[in-house]
Amino acid sequence: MDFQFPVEFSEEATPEKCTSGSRTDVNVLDSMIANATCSSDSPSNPIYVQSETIHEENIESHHHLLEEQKGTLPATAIGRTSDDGYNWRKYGKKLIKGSEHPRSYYKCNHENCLVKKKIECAHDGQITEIIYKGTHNHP
DNA sequence: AGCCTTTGACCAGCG
DNA sequence: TCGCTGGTCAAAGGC
Repeated sequence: MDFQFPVEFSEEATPEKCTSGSRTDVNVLDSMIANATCSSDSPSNPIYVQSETIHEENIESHHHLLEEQKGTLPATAIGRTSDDGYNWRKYGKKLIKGSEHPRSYYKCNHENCLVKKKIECAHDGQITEIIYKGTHNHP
């Protein structure tokens, strides 16, 4: 890995947080830190972050992500019919200050679905972070 | 022909 | 009030 978390992060990201932090989004930041740190031992795996409210079905899709994160998903598989089974359209790209990777912005292609996601991608195509916003109103 | 990606410009929030 | 930054728009080009 070519980045490190500050000491405070490492101290906070205890195994308990790893297991409990992903349950709800009450502590989004905590789970962000926990998820990021927990997956830090496998650099090829993306870091999935769920923002805003997580509903039942969203938790399911979150599980999907986590399952894919475990092994079968190639990190380079970013496409219109993306890793999570939804159709996404890219609408922007930005270089975020402090981050060495550009961030891409995607909207769900389904009509009346306002879900968006942000993906940070490394030079070699590896996903370093995914942030979801909103809830899909379709399967 | 239609949809998607790219990319520079624009906008809004914040310090 | 101003500058910086993240997020979005929209035109252009490609597939």
